Amino acid sequence: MSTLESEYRLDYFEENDFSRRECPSCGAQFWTRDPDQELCGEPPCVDYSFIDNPGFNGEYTLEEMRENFLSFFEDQDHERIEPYPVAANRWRDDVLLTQASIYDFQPLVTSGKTPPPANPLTISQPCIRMQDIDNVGKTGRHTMAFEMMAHHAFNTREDVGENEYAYHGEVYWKDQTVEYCDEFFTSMGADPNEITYIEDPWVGGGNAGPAIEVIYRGVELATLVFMSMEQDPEGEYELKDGNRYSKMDTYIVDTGYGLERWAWVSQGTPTVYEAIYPEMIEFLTTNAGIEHSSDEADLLHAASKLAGHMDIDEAEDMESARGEIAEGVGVPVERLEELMEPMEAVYAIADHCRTLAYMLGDGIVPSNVATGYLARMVLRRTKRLCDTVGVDAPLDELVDMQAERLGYENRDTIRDIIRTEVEKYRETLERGGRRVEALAEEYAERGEPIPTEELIELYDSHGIQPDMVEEIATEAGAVVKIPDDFYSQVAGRHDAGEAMADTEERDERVAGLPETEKLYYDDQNRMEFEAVILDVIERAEGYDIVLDQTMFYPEGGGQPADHGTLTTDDGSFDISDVQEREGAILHRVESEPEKGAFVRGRIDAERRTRLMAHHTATHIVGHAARAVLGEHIRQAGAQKGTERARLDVRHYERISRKQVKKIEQIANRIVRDNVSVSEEWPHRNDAEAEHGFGLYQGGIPPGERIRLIHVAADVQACGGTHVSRTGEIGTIKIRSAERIQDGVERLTFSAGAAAISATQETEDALYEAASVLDVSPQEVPATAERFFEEWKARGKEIEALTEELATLRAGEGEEVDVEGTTAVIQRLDADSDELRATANALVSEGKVAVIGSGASGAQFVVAVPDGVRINAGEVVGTLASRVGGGGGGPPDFAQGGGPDAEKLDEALDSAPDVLKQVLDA
RNA sequence: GGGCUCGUAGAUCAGUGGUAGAUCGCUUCCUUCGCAAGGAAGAGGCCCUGGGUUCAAAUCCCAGCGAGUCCA
Repeated sequence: MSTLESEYRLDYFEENDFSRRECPSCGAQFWTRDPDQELCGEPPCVDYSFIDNPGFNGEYTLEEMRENFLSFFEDQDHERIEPYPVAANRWRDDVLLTQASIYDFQPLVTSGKTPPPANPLTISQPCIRMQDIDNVGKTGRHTMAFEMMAHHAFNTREDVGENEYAYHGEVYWKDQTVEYCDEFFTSMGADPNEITYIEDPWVGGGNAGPAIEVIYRGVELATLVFMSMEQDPEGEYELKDGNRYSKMDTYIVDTGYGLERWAWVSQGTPTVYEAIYPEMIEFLTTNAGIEHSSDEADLLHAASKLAGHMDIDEAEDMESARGEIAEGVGVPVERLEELMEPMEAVYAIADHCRTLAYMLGDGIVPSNVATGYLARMVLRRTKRLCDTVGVDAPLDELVDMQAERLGYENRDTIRDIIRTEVEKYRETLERGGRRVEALAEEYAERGEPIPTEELIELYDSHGIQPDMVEEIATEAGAVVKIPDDFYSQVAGRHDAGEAMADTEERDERVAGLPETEKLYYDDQNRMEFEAVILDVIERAEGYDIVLDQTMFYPEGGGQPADHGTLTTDDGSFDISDVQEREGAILHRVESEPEKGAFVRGRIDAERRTRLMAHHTATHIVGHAARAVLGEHIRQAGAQKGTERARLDVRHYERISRKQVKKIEQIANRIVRDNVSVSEEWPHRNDAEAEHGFGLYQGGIPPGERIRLIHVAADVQACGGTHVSRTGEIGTIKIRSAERIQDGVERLTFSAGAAAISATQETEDALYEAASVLDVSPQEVPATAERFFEEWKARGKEIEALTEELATLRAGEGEEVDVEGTTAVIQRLDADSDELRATANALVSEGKVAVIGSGASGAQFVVAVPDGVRINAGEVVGTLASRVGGGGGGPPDFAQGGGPDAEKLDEALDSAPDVLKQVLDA
């Protein structure tokens, strides 16, 4: 029994003749108007009853249903909010993708730190749930991409102070929420008697609250969550996750109406896919050449309907249910599978294309990290599905169909990204295919199965699915056995990621201090100020000074701390570092100043000016990169310095030299235009509404008002210090573009004086090269190439001459007879190539060669013609040991040497004896 | 962010410390009316870069650069 039982005793239920029941089948508590209803109304207790029996007053497409919902709530005084990106990591760092409308308002709005964009509000939020990926297409109702229609209201308890949170008072709560739900159903022509409200407490992410599932004709069409509790070991409520919770000061109406399901119920089609993407499914089936006779179509329809009736929650359940379904429609299970599998693939392709359109449309760039990786996975899966089922339309076209429907403006970029990715995938498959073929042949020859270790290596390091290995290997006649726990074995290869140690140390001393007043925003060009020392904190190395106000900029947003001095009557203190802790700004010095003293601060102006120039330049370069590479360009990290700055951006291919130049030109045009750099502190909701989430290139600042920096057409939320006009930057020089990760390019550049030194450094290198070659700088490339070619040609000539010389020299050595074979013992101070050549020349004359060189240390080469029973390796070993080294090699050709060159002649003198010994052995 | 794999001829790849290879492609010649093909000969390599270990490094170790891939 729910410990929240009293929470569900709503006046609204009371006044409208609802009664509370317990489902005899599953035990759920629910509310209904229907006096005869016994079961909870949800599968598995009850079947779907809307298939072939639409549940509303008409059929609705996605667009119509969305508009219907939003305008209904607008009529109920809700403000309509534009959807947020599906890449939730653009405003929060705890999740990658938006999985529900409430994600839009976490954590800043739900915690009360920031006001909601409107209150109450209504929204239809695109969402992506990757965890459903295996179910898509198979269960008939799972989609990876969906829209969650919702209305939200943000409340605070009346007894908390008016200014404690960013919103205050109650907008509405449970009764009103349920009433809205009832009314919306009624407005759609639903019979209120058929609606069931099931009690289902919600717990997640440290929050909890009562919640209600709304069931209609067997399907859950909405969830009404009343978020009102937070995890608290002392809390009075113990919930289903076993933790204790207590009431929060804020309480939030969080509803979710599945757009796709509403459209589905309005149409009564056997699967949700047919209701939401009819044109795309039509296109895909035609393109793949899937045709059904009317009998087959009826069969599929009946099977889908049957599957819908069954409680199929996971794709695995589908596998096991298939036999039952086949029996139900009266065909063998193989026949059913043959008919259903292509359709399942078509459904999944349609859904995946929509997912990709959402992802790429929001500027996600495929890569091997974070959301980029997810996008790549979806794309490759989609491509595989297309290949399997025989869809030959290019993937970029398919995704574009969805992107067009969604009204995206960056469709060309999306197509470009997809083409690039598909090509990359094709190359991976080709590479992998060759690899597998080679491996398969090897094992087929040995008659062994391909070991699991190889399969894991192929997947983990080369991205080849084990079933693909099986397919190729079988063709080559090799056996492959894929273990059931394959993927967990792969996981086993990866060490459990170490949890990042929470380095945010609480500083008790700082906690009691007032926030330092930040003067550096007042006038970014002032470098002197006066202040009072509030506190001095002793550290392991030096002291931290806390002032009442400061002009020193603390390290943050990729901008390093200011340096400078603080002067008191007692003396001067050099500031080597500045950090912000909980609003207090700490100035690091070496010796201890007096607390309470009056100080004059002076900032190292040269350093600060350079940092400001680089910071503003970073905004400009980012803006220029966006202009050249596309709107998807987003900052993945940045670091400013006095000599150079770097900006990491997400992009799907290498930035070419041509593009770098273009970016540089545009950036310097902005500098030359000498436009003013302005700041403003708007309300964050207004800023987001006007500029979108592109504002948050460098992270998401908290608070109601945020600081925006405008540079030409570029706007970013930024806490750094900037020059006041772009002309102050002087010039921007891009020094390099490197790929630091797949999908992330790093642009390193210098601004102002540093740009000049950077250019000079490059020029120095060129001039030096020119001077070495004794040509003008312009001639360096051609000359370098000519020299390189000549150098190679000379190498070949030397090689040929060495051969020739070796043949000539071959007769110069001392000849000794070793049991009928002539051995030549010769000292020849040359490099090992020459020794080898000479030895080879002697061997071709049928002679044993023992050549020694004192050119660099002592070196030997011993070569023996075929048929002579002398082991060259042993000879070299013995000789080399006499010069303090070692050696070896095959019996007919060995090399060796040692450091003691002065013992070389001695060793060579002993060579005849060594040869005889070796022969005797 | 972490793990793993790979950088050798124009392309694809062998090469477990001891004389740099194969296949395709390329050039020339032969055969042919011509093409495909076949036969013969040949050209084409800073073995990614830099350090280290060693008598000796394409090979082992470290760093860098470049590429691929899996996971969070």
